[in-house]
Amino acid sequence: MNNWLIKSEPSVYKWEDLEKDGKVVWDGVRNYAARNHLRAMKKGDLAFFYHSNEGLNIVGIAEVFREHYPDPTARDGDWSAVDFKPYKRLKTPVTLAQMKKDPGLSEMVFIKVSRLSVSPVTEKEYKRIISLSTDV
DNA sequence: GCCAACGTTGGC
DNA sequence: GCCAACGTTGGC
Repeated sequence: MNNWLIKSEPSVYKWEDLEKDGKVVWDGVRNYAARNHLRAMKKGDLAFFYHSNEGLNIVGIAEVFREHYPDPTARDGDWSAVDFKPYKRLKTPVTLAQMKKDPGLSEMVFIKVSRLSVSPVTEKEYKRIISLSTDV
């Protein structure tokens, strides 16, 4: 199983919306690197759900329950969508500031390439973030 | 195929 | 609101 991090602006779609809806279609990604990460996701993979612009923290973990398929919102081009459902809310959100100053997370793709909307998370980074959230 | 110009994202 | 980082576009 692989781990991931997906970003969303709370004003557009936030973690609470996912909890309420029970699932979400992750479409509209128009970046090749992010798209390739979506395509690498397998059912059951877990993805940190990060709030950008507001919050600036990871608030929960989403689970892939439908692997990639053609993005229904794509008018042209070769794009993909993935469906997520809520897996678990973090007891304590993990902030960007915490992650930035953590030596164990300095190599994280999310930290190094902050604009990427979908990025891979290593097993070590995953565990470290879980421990920061005190939600073991 | 290079690279300058431009647009977008997102933290600060 | 500013700006750094990055992707995309288009002229040559």
